Amino acid sequence: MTQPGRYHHGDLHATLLREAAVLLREQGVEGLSLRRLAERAGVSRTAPYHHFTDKNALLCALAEDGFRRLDRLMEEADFRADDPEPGLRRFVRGYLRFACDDPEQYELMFGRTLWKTGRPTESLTRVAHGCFRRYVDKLEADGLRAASLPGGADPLRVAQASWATLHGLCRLLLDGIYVDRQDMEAVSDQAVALMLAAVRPAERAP
Amino acid sequence: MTQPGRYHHGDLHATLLREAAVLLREQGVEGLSLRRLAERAGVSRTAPYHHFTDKNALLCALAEDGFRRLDRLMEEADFRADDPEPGLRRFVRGYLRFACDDPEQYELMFGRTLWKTGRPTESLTRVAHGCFRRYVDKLEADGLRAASLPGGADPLRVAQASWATLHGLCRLLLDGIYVDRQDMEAVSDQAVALMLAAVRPAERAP
DNA sequence: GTGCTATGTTGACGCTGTCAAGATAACATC
DNA sequence: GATGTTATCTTGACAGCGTCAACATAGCAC
Repeated sequence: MTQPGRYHHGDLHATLLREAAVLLREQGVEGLSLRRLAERAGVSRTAPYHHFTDKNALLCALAEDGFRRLDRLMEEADFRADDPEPGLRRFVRGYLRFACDDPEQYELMFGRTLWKTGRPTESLTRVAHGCFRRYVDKLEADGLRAASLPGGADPLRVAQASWATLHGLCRLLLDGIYVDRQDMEAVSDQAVALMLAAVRPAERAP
Repeated sequence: MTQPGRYHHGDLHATLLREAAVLLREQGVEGLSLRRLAERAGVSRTAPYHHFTDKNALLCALAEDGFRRLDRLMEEADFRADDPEPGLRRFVRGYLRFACDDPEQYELMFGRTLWKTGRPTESLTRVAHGCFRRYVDKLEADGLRAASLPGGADPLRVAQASWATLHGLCRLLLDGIYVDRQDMEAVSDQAVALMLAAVRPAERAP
């Protein structure tokens, strides 16, 4: 595809995304400069601007890919009504693995770079929200309908609080604050217990 | 202190910290450049380097201030053994208020800028860890000793999981993902319920 | 062949953090 | 009071960044 003598690259769009993902994984957002990226793709500094309006747009595309993968993980999740524990445990571990496998991508997906400092693409926003919606629906449909919490259990609230737990865990872990990588499994189980305790209090009589 | 005609500033160190805090609050880390900061302090570009070895060092100092304030919040927390709920609720709201009052400072304290990309000062690390330790101790001493969780309740684990919940909530909120500012109170209560459910299952017979 | 459009190029601008070298003020010591 | 030391502040410079403007080339439709 990338013949050396050619003036046109051939498939720069895809190449940029691919190399950007590598650069992101290896060096983080800070190490991902358009100039270096262009160099790696064997192309001049400003060539990428013909395929992405902006650095912001390129990053959004990268994050979008991530959300699509996460969405697939959601799809596979299965919180059965009769016993949500194994499914939940599997989901939590899967989520943590997803975050730990490519921390920089996870950071990009949820970090301020896009959502606060940058301007998230409409497309990115759609995919991200769809991903979260799927989680809420899963919780609602698969068995938490009957869950009773002190304040009354809106599934949306349960989803927000439980996702926040997961997300917070990931952030603390990935940023290297407080939580050791070694503690991960234990903390993960603890998180599952925390969620379960909130979800099915009836089974937990002393 | 800052007489206009003087060659020496007089109290540049303090001025830098003060103005940096303002700049951080108003524009975020991205808007906090040493050059602009120097300009605001009425001093040349490189003057700050005589008071902070690095931009990293200055940011660490700012974050350290934040942790000291947060530590005071910890100190005031009170999870009584007989009824932890009101104390916990107050603490959670206080924590969320702390984060929402100066989001950029919170972001700096816990974000990757210092802990991942940058090199956290020894002093910063000490203060931050001390802050977390105080939280663990509070939980342990004030009444969660008797807490029984499915997997056995190591207070450290409870602290990690519950802090993660809080932290995740803040991140999702501050980065503007999923959680609306309006939902905050409801989500906050939900989080408290989640923690309480994990902490005192005995009281929650159906 | 002619013209249009997509794609690639170089040059330039302003911004950033930071190093090197030199100027000035403040202060301790004689 | 003169002298030397140190803290502080200055200008100049460098490499890196994102991005705009102007120009060059390739590919394609007519």
